[in-house]
Amino acid sequence: MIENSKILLVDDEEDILEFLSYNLKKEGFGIVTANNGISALKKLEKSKPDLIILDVMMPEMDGIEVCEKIREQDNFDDVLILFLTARSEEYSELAGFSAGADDYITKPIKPKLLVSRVNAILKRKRKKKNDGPIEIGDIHINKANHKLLYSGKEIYLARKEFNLLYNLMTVPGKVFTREEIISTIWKDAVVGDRTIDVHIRKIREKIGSQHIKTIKGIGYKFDI
Amino acid sequence: MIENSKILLVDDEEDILEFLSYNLKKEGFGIVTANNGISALKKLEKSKPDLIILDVMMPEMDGIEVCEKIREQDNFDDVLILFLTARSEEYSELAGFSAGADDYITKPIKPKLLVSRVNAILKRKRKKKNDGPIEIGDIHINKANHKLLYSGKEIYLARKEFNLLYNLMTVPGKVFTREEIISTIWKDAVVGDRTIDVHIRKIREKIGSQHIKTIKGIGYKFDI
DNA sequence: TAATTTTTTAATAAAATGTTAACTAATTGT
DNA sequence: ACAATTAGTTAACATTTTATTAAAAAATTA
Repeated sequence: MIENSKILLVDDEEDILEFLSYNLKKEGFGIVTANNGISALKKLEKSKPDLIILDVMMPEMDGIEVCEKIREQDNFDDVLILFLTARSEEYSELAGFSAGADDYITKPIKPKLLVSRVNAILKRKRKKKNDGPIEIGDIHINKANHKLLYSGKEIYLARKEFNLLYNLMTVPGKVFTREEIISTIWKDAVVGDRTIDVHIRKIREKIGSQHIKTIKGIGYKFDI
Repeated sequence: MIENSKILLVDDEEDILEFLSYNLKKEGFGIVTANNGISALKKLEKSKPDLIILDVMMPEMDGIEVCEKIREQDNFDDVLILFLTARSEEYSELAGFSAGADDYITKPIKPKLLVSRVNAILKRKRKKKNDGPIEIGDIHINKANHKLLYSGKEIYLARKEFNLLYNLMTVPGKVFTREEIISTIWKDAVVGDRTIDVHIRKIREKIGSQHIKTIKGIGYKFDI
């Protein structure tokens, strides 16, 4: 999944483009390159990258400007942007973030760091999709920092329990089939049906059973 | 951390208020709204926002005027102010900054850009504040002079230990994921997961383990 | 450069979480 | 009411994640 991500590299120095290209291709990313801002903006449409790695220092149009131009477009306001900056250019961190960057790496670039950063940022994006805090009645759940408040009191849920409850709470009242639950919580594992029951039981143990209703033969739902 | 920030939205158009509200709430911000300058100034006291998003064009009292009025007050001279301006009103950038604005966004507003701008501006503020000493219970930590007092006694922490503890203490109660920790403490190196554990252990060795809690599968937090 | 300190890693132990199996209870259809 | 199906419970077991060491590597200091 991460392997299939497409990355657009933008730098005026051919050496750096090659260096980045080499290291990221090795990891299985699809790579498109551009050696200036104009060209990058043009290639954006066709290549539809998941992530753009932008050198801040470029002649004519610098990275910040390119970034702003990208963010102005409707269809690319959620593409990830990662800046390359020289270590000295402290300012570019701030300027970059306010232009809408998601992260940055300082030169000289270490291959290992580059790859781990790219993986992290792509993973973060994938995860962020459904991360907003949810408030229902006396239950507040916040996935971003793994916190559950039950009538004001913080309650600890283990990871699977937390994910399961969060999942149910994303659409209160909706009945989630066991299949649905398994496919979202156990992405790539096979578990028996009793496993869900046990987790449900543990959640009920902690927040009571008035909210989580069993729909026999179908699944479970979270009710207000 | 950013999640807990409170934002006051001021615009005369209900649609825009709702649009902003929706997009920022989704990110976890606390939202208060006002549909004119007078009302905004009134709500200021009670809501104590971290950031005010002000439409420049409003009947009766325009954004610039509201901004000036806010800056005149002693207790709100450090609240952040972000202007919304129509793309054409170039002038407002200048007028706005001279009235004491911190940033501005042009309409039409792109949700992603809005959010990243808001995050950037809040992060900047936090950074400014960031070097201030933090006192939590019997622990005083001061980044400026790299000093830690634990119930009055000075304790020495090595740099990584210090940064890690300081980082956790910036937002007590927030769970920092291992990823977050790595990306803030190890900006330019790749380290294994056990490394964090070892540093945590050393910190606990020095200040006890009552404050630093493990959230298994997620990360660590500093609790009072 | 040597000595010292800090940081990281690797190996292993410990703890917490997750899963299963066996059994019981509840519900549904006939 | 009775069999059949589905869910709930419990405790044992497996797996995953973190804690703890000690020692190697890197950085800092003398």
